[in-house]
Amino acid sequence: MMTIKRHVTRNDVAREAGVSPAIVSYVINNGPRPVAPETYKKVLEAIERLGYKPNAIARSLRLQRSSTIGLILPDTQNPYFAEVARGVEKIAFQKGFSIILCHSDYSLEQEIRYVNVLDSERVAGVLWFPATNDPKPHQLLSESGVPVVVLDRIVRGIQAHFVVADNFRGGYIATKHLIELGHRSIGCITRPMDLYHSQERVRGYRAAFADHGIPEDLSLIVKGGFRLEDGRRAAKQLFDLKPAPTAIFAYNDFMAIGALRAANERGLRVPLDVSIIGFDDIPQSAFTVPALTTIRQPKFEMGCRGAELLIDLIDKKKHTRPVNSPLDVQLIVRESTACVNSN
Amino acid sequence: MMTIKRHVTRNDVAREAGVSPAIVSYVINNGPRPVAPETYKKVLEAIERLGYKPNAIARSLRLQRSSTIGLILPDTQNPYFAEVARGVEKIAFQKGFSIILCHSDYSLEQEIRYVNVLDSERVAGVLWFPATNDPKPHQLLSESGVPVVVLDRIVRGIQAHFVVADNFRGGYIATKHLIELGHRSIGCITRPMDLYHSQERVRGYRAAFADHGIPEDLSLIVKGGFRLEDGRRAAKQLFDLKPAPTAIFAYNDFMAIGALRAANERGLRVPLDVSIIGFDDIPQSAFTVPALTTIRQPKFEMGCRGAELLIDLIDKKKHTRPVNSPLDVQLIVRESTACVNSN
DNA sequence: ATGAAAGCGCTAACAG
DNA sequence: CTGTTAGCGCTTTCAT
Repeated sequence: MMTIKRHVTRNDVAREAGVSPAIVSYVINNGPRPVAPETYKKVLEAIERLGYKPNAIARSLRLQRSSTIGLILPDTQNPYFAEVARGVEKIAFQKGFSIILCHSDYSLEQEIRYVNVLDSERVAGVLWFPATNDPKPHQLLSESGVPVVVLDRIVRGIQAHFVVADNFRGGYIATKHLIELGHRSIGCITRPMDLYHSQERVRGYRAAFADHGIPEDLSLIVKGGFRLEDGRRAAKQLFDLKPAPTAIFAYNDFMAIGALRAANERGLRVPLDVSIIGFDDIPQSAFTVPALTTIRQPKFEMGCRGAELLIDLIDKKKHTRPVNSPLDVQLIVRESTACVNSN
Repeated sequence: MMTIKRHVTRNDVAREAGVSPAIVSYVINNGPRPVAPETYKKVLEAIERLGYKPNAIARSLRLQRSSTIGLILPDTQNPYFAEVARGVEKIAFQKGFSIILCHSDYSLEQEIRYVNVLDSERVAGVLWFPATNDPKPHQLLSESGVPVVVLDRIVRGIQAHFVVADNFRGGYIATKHLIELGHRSIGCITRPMDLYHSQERVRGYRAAFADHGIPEDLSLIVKGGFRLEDGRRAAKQLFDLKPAPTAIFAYNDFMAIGALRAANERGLRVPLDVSIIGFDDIPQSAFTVPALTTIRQPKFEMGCRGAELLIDLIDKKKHTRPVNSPLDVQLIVRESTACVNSN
């Protein structure tokens, strides 16, 4: 038989230490007023003795602001998002914030439901990995005065803080790598060009040719989807060309694996007859598919940078009067640490 | 220039609707006291008009209990944990709970740090995926009266609620599958036997032989680590036997991939010369490594069951007086939906 | 069926 | 340097 203890409160500590409750707060928060060293010690001892843990909920209510950050993403099971989440959590923990995990499941409706939950929970801020191109979730949060940072996607039509990888640089590095291997005819398998990421990666691909003084052949750029099968189909199409390219730069590793299969079906050896390179959406791809070379995307770093930026915004908000503040617009594109990661 | 609105409060709604604040609560919570239909309608309209969202923090403070659940796991980047997390989040959202994501990073110290955070946040309960065999995190939470459900691991020396997959059944199914393919000599690559999971899987392996009237050969059981290299080494050892086994049951797919490499190095074709099967720790393994057959582990389902159980405990606690309650001990081992998942 | 009011644990302004 | 106290927004008991 054990009695479940009531939580120890600040008043308990004050009584135990023989001081007023306010002093206990000053000790815990290291301010805003000074405390005599002796008193300080007494309080610390009382806290220790009673095992006091400040009630974060009461604190949040009083401060009108919790120390919790919402993280909305389509699906943690996708290793891509998982890696971003890891970076977010790391920084958040360091700075004393907790993460509320919200799966939008690639659905705008679910995003909106979670936005309402987060609003009710009075989160200090939100990191948003958009599931669609609809800016609604951002609007709703902004209207409630919740700072938002958008991760890895450019949603058009809103003024917001974005943290995205340097896709241009990635495409450039990939192509440069292939050129330096001696390739001159390099196919490019991309997504539909309406996406910001596609545009940037292809722009990098083309810039590499320009910088190396190699003439471009636009027929080598094939627009596909984004799944393995799409890559396979696109690669087949490239291998049908005469002469066929000796290297392929694919939008991501799913399509790169598809291209690899297409190459195998032709009896081509990778990377002896043809070199294939793609961006890593699956971190393990380079590991389980040895013939593949990948461009590492700075997912973890993006998560970190996003969290840092968001916490900056939160702190800034704390110190400014929350009136008549125009939307603080800023487009942040961080340098990608993209690098060739071959094994 | 837009003015950031103060959050609408219950009192605002009461004033707008011309009723007392209590009524607003009764409407929101559907109780505990009845409200006249007319009044009810007036309140709903006022809520709608003002866009009122109840403040979950104030609610939590008053109720001495938040609607938040802590999820402690080693690392979301591991697809195994990610899938469990997905199940947890699904159920939690359904039942109106938010998830606070805590990475222990395989470290007891970090687990304990997060336990303290969760305790401060006055979470309603915790789902714990232990990083080590140390029961300390569970003890700390129990002492604070926080319900805990332990996921996928049996931590010895504590009375707790466990939700684990049916590893015995998985080992049995895997071996039965190989036997039914015509194999009689089946190697078993396992982890050190101190782990509950290893023991159970090997027990299933042996039971399959017994049930099919096939004599066992204990020299076919090789204890290894759990990484790819360990599997490769163990498989080499098995292939050195005369006669060598024609099939291998590996503890997980990392080791199965290792075994596959060892087979390739011997010039054996998989699955023509030798069949290899393992538990899926990486969901994509069967996808990226076509020759592999895997046993699907019910990770998602475990997450769901764990969350359901935890929420039951939370509800039960709510309705009982929190005094003199002995630890409510229960060992729950759910049937695995393990099934052969070959492609 | 409704209103009034206490109080959850904390921060910080006010008063010594 | 320290004590006292007013709320933060809500639930619920006590009145009516």
